[in-house]
Amino acid sequence: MATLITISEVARRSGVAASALRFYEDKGLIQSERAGSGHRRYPRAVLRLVAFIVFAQRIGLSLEEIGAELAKLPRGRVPEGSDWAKLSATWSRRIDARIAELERLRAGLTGCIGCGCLSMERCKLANPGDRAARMGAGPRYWITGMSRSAT
Amino acid sequence: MATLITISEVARRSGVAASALRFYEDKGLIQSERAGSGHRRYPRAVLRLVAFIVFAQRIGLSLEEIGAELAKLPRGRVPEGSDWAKLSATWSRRIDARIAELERLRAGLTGCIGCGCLSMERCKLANPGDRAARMGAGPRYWITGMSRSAT
DNA sequence: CTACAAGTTAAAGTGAACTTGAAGTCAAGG
DNA sequence: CCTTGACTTCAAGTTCACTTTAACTTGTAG
Repeated sequence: MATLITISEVARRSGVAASALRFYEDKGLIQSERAGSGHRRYPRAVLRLVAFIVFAQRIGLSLEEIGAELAKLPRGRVPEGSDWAKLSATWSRRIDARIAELERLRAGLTGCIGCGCLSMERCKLANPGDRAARMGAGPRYWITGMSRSAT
Repeated sequence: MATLITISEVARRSGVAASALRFYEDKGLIQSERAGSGHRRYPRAVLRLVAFIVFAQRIGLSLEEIGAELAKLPRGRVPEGSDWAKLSATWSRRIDARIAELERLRAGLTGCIGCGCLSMERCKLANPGDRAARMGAGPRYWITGMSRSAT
């Protein structure tokens, strides 16, 4: 098996569409070398990189944020375990915060809505102050006001 | 205080922009009567309705799904506690599922990524089979394949 | 009467994350 | 030589949840 793999191979093994991989490359999230034909050739390590991107998306990071994280990886060297570990250090808090919110919402589900008291004045569950801070046009950044997010 | 309130009043009290309220009305999520001038007049109960919409969005439902939920409310009658309770019955499971996933991701953060083993083959954490089921164009429906979602 | 605020509609724009389509290149097989 | 398949680029399209803009009408205050 070759050290360099094609885009369709990466797509097949990662489950991410080739068009998405090109898109990520445009965004600077991944890089490729080129074969003589101009076709992309990826080093094996790109699979881990793509896995990381998918993982980070599930947690709720936007591609822009992911790009910022990836920029912290060592240049020129294939990243190793400790490099990845550094990147993910702050994420735990983020996950915790989201879990806490969901638990708050679930409590409100049986309490606030269940009893029928749901109203703007009395129930702040769904309205944790972030609606005040709008950010111009576009979608509401999933209301967290911080970044995109996942179910 | 009047029984019918203006759109700006609803916007002020709910924290939802007037343009968003009109948008919700276009989508059939809320309704309004009209003053002689053609201006919208909302019954007070709309505030609870809007609170419900915001709440449901935080949980991760799309407006379309929310519309489907609201369609289950009794027609012609102002919904009461038990009506709301019925709507929110299935949501708890959804919240639980999302919390479970986040906990799985957090575990992977210290385990899979932390140790550097992260790869497509060995680590299925970020790739729970839903990437297989694409749904044509547009954004990836936040990968759950089910619906939009929140951080 | 004139101003002005507050509302109306319809259409177009926004941002994220991609996908799709058009048009072209390149290597291998028959 | 011709076709096929895999790839390329670039531009435009798609979805969602809105916002913004433009042009217009109405009600109230001075």
